[in-house]
Amino acid sequence: MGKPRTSDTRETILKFIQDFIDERGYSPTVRDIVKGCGLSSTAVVQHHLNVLEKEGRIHRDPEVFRSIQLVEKDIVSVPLLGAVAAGEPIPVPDSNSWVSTPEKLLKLPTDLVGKKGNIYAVRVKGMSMIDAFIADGDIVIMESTQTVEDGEMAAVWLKGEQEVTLKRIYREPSCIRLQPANEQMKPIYVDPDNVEVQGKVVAVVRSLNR
Amino acid sequence: MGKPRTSDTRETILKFIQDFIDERGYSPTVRDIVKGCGLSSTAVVQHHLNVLEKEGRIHRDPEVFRSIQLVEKDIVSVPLLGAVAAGEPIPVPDSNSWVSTPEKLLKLPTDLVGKKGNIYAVRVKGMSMIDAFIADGDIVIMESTQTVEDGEMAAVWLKGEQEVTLKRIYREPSCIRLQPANEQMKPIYVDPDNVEVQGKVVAVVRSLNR
DNA sequence: TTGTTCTAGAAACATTTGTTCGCAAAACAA
DNA sequence: TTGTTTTGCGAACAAATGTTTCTAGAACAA
Repeated sequence: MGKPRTSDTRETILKFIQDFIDERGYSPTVRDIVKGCGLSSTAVVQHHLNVLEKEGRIHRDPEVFRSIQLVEKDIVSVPLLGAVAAGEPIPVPDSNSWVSTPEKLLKLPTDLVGKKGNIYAVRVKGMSMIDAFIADGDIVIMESTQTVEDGEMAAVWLKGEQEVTLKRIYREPSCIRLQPANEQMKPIYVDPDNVEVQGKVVAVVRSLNR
Repeated sequence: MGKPRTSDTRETILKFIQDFIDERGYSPTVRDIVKGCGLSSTAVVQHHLNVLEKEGRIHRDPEVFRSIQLVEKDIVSVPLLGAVAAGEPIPVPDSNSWVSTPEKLLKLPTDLVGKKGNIYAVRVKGMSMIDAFIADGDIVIMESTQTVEDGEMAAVWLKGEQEVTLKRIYREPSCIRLQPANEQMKPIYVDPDNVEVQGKVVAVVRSLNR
């Protein structure tokens, strides 16, 4: 017996688990996997599950039936840290000036906010972000980072003006160009020393429910 | 033995199930519930689970361990039906002119889109919705309905102009007032016969990821 | 070649867990 | 009161299921 090393039974198993959970809402048993993947021994599945767990791709509670959990979840909990008005600096999660207890946890799909860890959300107060199509009450999902690539939408703190705006960032030879999301508005050119990136805008969410 | 009828063990059980799933990611067993709710017989839990299922508050697969599912989920799958350009009529799910196969299923929290069933999403193409703070590429979540209350944001089809806009609707004595989301813009007054409500805007989502 | 590692199968074992049955106490309706 | 319904306990059964052990073929490196 024994099958060639090149068989990717392990990937098949992982895929089966994903589909099973997606369809039935709970995890498969070892024997479900045996059947579903055309295998004939629970020990094989047991082995692959151990490897998958060691690789950090699934999680199981020992001796608990149907306890397989996918580590790569498609839903992420994002802490809503509060509201920001006008041009206030947008809070950063580990900033000492900020209360670390989230107002609420938003559950958002990863295809919307990505799979990064340092994600948080703030509610925008006022109309200061109009030129980025962000209205009063909108929720902005941010990724806390200082490194932003050209063209990405970022929250930048303008030291001179003492305020924050959301703009697309482009590095020019001698200065930084801040491009409003509304293309009909003209870009702003600022000195690199005058800007401080507070984070990257990952998504914007607006709920019309009351 | 026997406990008073006024005891709300059933609610306690349901709450325990919710918390258990929230914490561990999979459902409790009957005996988990026995311990967690301070009971001493599995038959009691069995009975309450049967009632809860009959009431449509949970779902179980018979003889499957840990298969309890909450019917009131906090995540809803919303079909993304496609893109709408400029002033095109926004598609309605059961419209025969529309392909019923969703481009994708968006999983969104109920606190964002509500718990209604007739919810769908469209991707906005172009800048025709600028005055509602909706940019190119944004996803608009709609509730299919013809009845809109005053002040709600709706997608209205203007027969005369042959186009769709998103506006807040107010019924005036002799006409309908369409108020742009951007308060700096003036309202439009139209004849009631000229408008056809296509749906209600429930939420707007913008992802900056590529 | 030889030894190691990975993969796979078969069987057996010990728990976990859904289900059921009988009995009892409390609440409720008539 | 009397009868019915709801709630609860205890025990026992049968099935589902995680775990372990032994065996063995195939790939790979030395």
